[in-house]
Amino acid sequence: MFSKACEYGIRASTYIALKSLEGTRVSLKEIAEKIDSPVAFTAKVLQQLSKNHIVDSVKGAAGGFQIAKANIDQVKLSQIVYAIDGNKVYEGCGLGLKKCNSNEPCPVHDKFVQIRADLKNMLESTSLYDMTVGLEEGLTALKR
Amino acid sequence: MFSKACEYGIRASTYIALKSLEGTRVSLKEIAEKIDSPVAFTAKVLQQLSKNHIVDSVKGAAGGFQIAKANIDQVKLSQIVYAIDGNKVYEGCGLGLKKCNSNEPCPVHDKFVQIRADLKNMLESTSLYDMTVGLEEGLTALKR
DNA sequence: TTTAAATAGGACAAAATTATCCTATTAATT
DNA sequence: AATTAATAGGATAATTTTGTCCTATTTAAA
Ligand code: FES
Ligand code: FES
Repeated sequence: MFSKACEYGIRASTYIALKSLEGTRVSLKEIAEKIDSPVAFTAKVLQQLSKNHIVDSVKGAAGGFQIAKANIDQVKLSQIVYAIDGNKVYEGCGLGLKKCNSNEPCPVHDKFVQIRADLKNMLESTSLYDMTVGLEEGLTALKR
Repeated sequence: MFSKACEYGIRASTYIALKSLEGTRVSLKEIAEKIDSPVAFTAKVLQQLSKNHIVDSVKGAAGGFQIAKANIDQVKLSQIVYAIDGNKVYEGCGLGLKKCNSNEPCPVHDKFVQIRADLKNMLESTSLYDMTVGLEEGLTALKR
């Protein structure tokens, strides 16, 4: 569904959001531990997210990653997916034709478009705040 | 969503079904042309599908691929996807946790499970016969 | 019986994705 | 000012996926 990079990106952003709500900045090392991802690879993903202004990075000692509290419920999963995987999730054809196109649809087009729309809708309506709900209480998890 | 191999597999099977309905067997070369896929790679995919008894292969001159007419509306897309991509589509976690598990769900679990169920349902309820409807009339296409 | 046309399958190559390592830069603390 | 802890980013490596090539095998037809 999503690339590994994107999966790490969502999990990392969610963890950063969780800690930002508590008012603390987190280091790459801590993030990678808490979401069980390869440190250096996660760094690349976070660079990407930082460039896209989805997370803020602070260099130097006592630096790390954070998200402004006011933004946590504004940032949607769709933005993260788009920043990392691009629009293929939204515009790609389920059978791999050059581009999904209802003028010359593939045989699964009608059904596929619906599922994709549901997915898109889910991503666009889920904020990082939504993602954090339940994490503290252990109702949901970012690694396992 | 699906691997390239799987996309080729679905398109190839659909074309084979179309021709089998007309009572003719088709060669790998023709299939690759009609679905616009790399010949040798498509051969591997068809070997896989043949081993899984999703298509029948006939060796030798005048050989090729076919599907028994009685099976065309029995073979579902879900079988093709499973034969090539395995069960990751059905059992994988949207955020890449080891395994999707409602006992210790990731933050998108509930929403993701629904979408995945819709996809699964679509794949299980779409037969190769369904796929062929509209192809002859040019209402749908396997390449573009 | 030979030839030709087809799939099967092993070996290999290319490309994309995932992952690691090292150095540069930045900034707080000592 | 020096040290230390952090991200940035370039180079490279490993792995997976995708794609190619060649030979073996099979079968119909000449
Ligand atoms: S053309 Fe294939 S999904 Fe739209
Ligand atoms: S645990 Fe992530 S989708 Fe089920």
